[in-house]
Amino acid sequence: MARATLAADPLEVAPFLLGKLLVHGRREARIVEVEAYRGESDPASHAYRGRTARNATMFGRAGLLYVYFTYGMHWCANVVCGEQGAAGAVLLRALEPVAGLEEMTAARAARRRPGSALRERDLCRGPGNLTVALGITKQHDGVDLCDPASPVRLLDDGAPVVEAGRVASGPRVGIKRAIDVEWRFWVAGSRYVS
DNA sequence: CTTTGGATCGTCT
DNA sequence: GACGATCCAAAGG
Repeated sequence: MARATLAADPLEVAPFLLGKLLVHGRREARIVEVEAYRGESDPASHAYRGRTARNATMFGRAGLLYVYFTYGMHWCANVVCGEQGAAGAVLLRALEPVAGLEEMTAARAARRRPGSALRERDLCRGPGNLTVALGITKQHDGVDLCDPASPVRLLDDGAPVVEAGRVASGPRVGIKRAIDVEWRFWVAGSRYVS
């Protein structure tokens, strides 16, 4: 995907990312839910108090993958956006599985109680779940999603979402600061949103 | 369907 | 030393 389209305000990039494809090997999934984090001007952002070892990738160029660890057991994936040094990012919250469903199911099942039911709609539902399904971990922090040689990539197959008027929005979840703004975006009507 | 408690550890105060 | 950009399963309605 073109890097130039990501070098903008996270509030613009977030809805634009809906419908795009995240690819890792044979595993492919379509983005259906995201949240915008505006960096140093956003009290809920990891970058609000400036640059640290953990959030360093957020300060890099647009198109990088920012992966962080939280709650002692979950990895979350973000698309870095904005101008160089702006520390904007878009958190991926839910994806619609497209290809490699067997690999995704195996990866998810390995972390669950044996025999518990796992439906297709839940494979990539939730920020901590989609990274497991796609096999994204700390080692992918800083990977360039726009580089054809990268293991993890962002592709645009032209599926219309914004163009079709299918964008819904609401407050971000799981945060305690800046809960008044509606910076969470999802594909209206999609059963894969969280 | 909703609510609730437990798991688990890197990061920053 | 406290707290997360969370998830799961069990229990109750």
